[in-house]
Amino acid sequence: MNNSKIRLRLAPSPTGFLHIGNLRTALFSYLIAKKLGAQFILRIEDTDQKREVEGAVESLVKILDWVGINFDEGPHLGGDYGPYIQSERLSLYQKYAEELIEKGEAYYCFCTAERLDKMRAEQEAQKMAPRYDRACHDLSLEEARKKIAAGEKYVIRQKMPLSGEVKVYDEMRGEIVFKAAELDDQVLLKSDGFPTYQLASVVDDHLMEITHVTRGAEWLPSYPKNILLYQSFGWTAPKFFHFPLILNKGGGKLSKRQGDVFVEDYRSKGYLPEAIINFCALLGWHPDGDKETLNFSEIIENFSIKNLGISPAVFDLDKLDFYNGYYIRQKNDQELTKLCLPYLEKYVEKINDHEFKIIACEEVVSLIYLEQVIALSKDRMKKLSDIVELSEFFFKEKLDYEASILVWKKSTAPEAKNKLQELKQLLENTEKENWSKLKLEEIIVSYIKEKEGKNGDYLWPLRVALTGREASPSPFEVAEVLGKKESLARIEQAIIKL
RNA sequence: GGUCCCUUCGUCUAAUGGUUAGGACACCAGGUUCUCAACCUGAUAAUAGGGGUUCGAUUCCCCUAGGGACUACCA
Repeated sequence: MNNSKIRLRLAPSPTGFLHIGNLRTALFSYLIAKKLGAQFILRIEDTDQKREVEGAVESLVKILDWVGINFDEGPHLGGDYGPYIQSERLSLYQKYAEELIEKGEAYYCFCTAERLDKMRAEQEAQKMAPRYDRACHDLSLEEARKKIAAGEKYVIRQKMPLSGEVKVYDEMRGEIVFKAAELDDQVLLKSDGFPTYQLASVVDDHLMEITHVTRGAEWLPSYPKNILLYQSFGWTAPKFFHFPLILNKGGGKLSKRQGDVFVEDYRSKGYLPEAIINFCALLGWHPDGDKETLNFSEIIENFSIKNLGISPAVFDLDKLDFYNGYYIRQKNDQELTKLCLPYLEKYVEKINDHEFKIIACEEVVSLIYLEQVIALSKDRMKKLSDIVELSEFFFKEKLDYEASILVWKKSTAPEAKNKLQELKQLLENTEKENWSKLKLEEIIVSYIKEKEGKNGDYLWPLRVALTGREASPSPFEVAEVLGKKESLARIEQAIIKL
């Protein structure tokens, strides 16, 4: 073990899915680790048994891996500083809590939950700051041990200085001065023998030789207590970074109430890791130049700690959508098709790697056909799940739409019918080898010109006939993918409707 | 209530003791066009307020205001 080594940890609680705020913390932590050449460590803070969720560690590792954040040490990887799960380190915390008692830096407290609740209610009623009244602060050690021997439940509380200032240094904000008298004698060891976050994180950061602590700004208020703990133990504190919070649109810590907050939610809706990473990176950090579309390796390359901001940032879904659309457009048709296929299960069934069955009509199509379909939706997708809405007209046996939408705004129904009949005839006579979007466009547009007609009179009804929608890709592109037979059948259907 | 943090376009942000205060998203307009997108061009839009310091403050300091976090045997 090398003491001079830089070590940085991510210490989430396994309470379910990964919150977008935690992802941003993970990202910045990872970037700082990369920049400093540090070891990046995952440690699971599962000291609250009530909130623990089964399988949360696995899903955490999985989703971080999905976005491209990985570790050098952790419960899933092992390492020289394990175990990396706090519930497996309980005896350690108990030992260190007792050490604090010996040193007079902490004390046993026998107050019941009921008494504490009542105390707090009274304090609030009197407009006082709710804070532990230090009822057990001056209990002698002998008395306390007697109570423990008698089987009384207890917690261990940290002894805070009663006056003066506590100066701390945040790497992003500089020196912050706290009034010591406002610090609560917080619980370090709970009555169930589990440590609180405050004790466990300090003990583990010390034992794991963590040099840089990165966490959200919600921890700023407890930072002085942490520093006091280090002093009580006689340990050197690591450097601390407190990242600004991510806020809801209306202000306030990002929460479930106002939409999705879990990375898994975004993943299942079809947001790409590139987009999520790019978006999160720019929430509180900025590159040196004007280029703001950056993939992960470009972000790592350009990352610098000095460009980290300190003001809270509002989560703007529009911007995430922009990035996602952008990265979708960067995909080639093959990649994108692979990503979209899971969303199309309702319409398309996989037969093998190259053949698929369109469920509605039992027709077998090739992978290339699907790639063509996806290609036509690419520019219109904000997220992968949009593919359903955008492409379903390719997979339906019968299109369901109002006849009225076949009529171009500057035209009439009989005229639309006429034009479709003309086009039907024209297309029936079109050779199979000319059935490509370019050729079709050439043929149809020159026909319209010859007839001295307006493009809209012909193309609008044609496009609606083929797609059943007012908004869609061009009729030439759709016709090419649909093929001659299906295109003509759809035109015929439209003529019947009119 | 207390403690602490934060404050540049609607949003994310850049910049500097002297700039026409820059970029991105969104919005709006135009181009392209049968439609919707994509794409291109353009427009609108900000230094919270008040005091200082200074030849000069958006930038440094103070106050006010606003917002936020914390205030658990949760993290």
